[in-house]
Amino acid sequence: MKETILIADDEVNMRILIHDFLISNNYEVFTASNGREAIDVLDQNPQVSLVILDVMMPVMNGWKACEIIKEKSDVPIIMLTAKSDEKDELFSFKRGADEYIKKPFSLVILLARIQSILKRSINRKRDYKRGCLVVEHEKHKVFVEGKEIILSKFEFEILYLLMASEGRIVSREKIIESVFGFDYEGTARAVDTQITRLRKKIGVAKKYIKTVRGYGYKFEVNE
Amino acid sequence: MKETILIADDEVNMRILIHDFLISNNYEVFTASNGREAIDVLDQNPQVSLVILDVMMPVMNGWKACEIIKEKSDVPIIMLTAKSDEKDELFSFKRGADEYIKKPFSLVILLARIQSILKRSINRKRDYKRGCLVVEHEKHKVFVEGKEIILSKFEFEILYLLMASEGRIVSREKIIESVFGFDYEGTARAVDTQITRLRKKIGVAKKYIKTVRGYGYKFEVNE
DNA sequence: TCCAAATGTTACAATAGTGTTACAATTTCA
DNA sequence: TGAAATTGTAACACTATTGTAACATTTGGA
Repeated sequence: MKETILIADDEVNMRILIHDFLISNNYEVFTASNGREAIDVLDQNPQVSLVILDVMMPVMNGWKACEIIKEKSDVPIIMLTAKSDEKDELFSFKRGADEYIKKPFSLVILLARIQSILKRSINRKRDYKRGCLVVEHEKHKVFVEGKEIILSKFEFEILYLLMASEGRIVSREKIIESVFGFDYEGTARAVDTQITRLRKKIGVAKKYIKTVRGYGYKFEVNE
Repeated sequence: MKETILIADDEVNMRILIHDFLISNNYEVFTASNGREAIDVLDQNPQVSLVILDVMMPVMNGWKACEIIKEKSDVPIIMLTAKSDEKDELFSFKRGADEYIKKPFSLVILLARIQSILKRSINRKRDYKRGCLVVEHEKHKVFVEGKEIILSKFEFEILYLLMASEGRIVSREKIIESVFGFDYEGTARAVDTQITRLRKKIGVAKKYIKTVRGYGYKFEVNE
C-alpha cells in the first residue's frame, strides 16, 4: 500500500517538481496551492500520511494551516521556507511542524526527511541493503562487504537516489535536479565524474551501478 | 492533447451518462458494451489511457476483461460494481485493477479518481507483452522468451513505437519523426538499417515485425 | 589563515552506436 | 518473364557517448 503525501505550495513549478519526484519514488500525491485548499484536501482524504507546507502562500499561509491541521490531527508536517530566519523556524516548531526545510533544498534531502518521518510514524524501512552494499541514511554511513566506506555528500546522495529508484533509469538531468538542486547551472558531465568517484570508492559494489547509454544510470542487483 | 478513456458497461444509460459527462470534461471517449468489445476497442486504439470496466457484463465480465487487458499492457483500470461485497474488491485488486468504485457513485467522485489516476500515470509509459516478447518501458528492458536482450536507444524506441501501434502500419517518416526527431536530416533508409539490427537482436520475435512494402513497418502477432 | 577534501571542467581515450553506400534479394506490375 | 521499385543487409567511416585522469577552484574546518 502506497503512502499518500499532500503538497501545498503556491508556485506551480515547485508543486510539479516535488509531485513528480514523489510519484517516481512510489508515493501517492495530492497537491494544493494554498493553506485553505490543503485543509480541504486533507478533510476529503484522511489517508494522507504526511503534509508538506510552503510557508509563504496566499489566502492562508503555511503557519496558519499548520496550526489548524495540528488541532485536528497529528499528521506529520514538513514546512518549507525561503527564509533562513531562525525565528521562523522556532515559530514553525511551536505551531507543531515536525520538520523544517530551507529553500533551496535538494529533493533527495526532502525524500530522506519524508522517509524518516514516515518511518517514525509507521515503522517504515529507510536503510537499504542490496547485495554486499548497505546504506544507512540516518547515520549517513555506507558499508561494502561490511567495511565502512566514506563518501562525500554528492556521492552519498547519488547512491541513495539510485538505490531509491532501484531497477529504473535515472537520467543525468534527474540526478542534477534531485541531488545538485534545481538551480544547478553546471554541465551534466559533473554527474559522470561523481559516478566515477562513487564507483571507485564502493569497489566491488560498483557492479550494481549500471550505465544505460543514451539515458543515464540505473541501480540494479542481478542475483 | 486530450486523454482518451474507454468505458465498458452493458447498461446503455450508464454508458451514455458517463460518456457525456466525460466528453463535457474534455476527454475523448470510447464505449463498449461488454468485456470482449472493450478488449477489441483497446487493441484498435492504443492511445487509450484509462479503462473503466463494469463488473457485471454479458459475454465477458469485467474481471475477466481486466485480467486479459493487464496481461498485455498496464493501462490503468477502474472497476465499477453494484456489489458492496468486500471479497469482490479484493478480487479486483488481485486481478490488477487500479481503482474500485461502488455503484451508485457520483460522477464527481469518478472524475476525481480519473484525474488522480491520470495524473499518476502521465508521462508514464506502458509495458507491453506480446507473444514471446516483453518490453518494460520504465525499466528499459526487453525480453524474448524470458531472456533479456540489450537494445540501443533507437532500436528500443522503434520497437516500442511499433508495439504501441500494434496492427497499424507505421511509415518510415513517422518513425523518423517519433524516434530520430523532427529535425533529422538523414535519409529514410536509416530506418531500414535500424529495423535490420533490431530484428537480428530479437531473434525469434522478429516474426512480429512485418514489412509493408511501399508503406513502412507493422507490429503484428498472429496466433 | 592555511590545509585538505570536495567539486566542476576540460581533454583525451575507449567504446558503442549510427548513417550511408553498395549490392543482393525480393516484390510488383506491365 | 523481365525491368523497375523496394527492401535486406554487410561493411565501412563517422559520431556520440561515456570513463577517467588531471587540473583549477571552491569549501569547510582546524
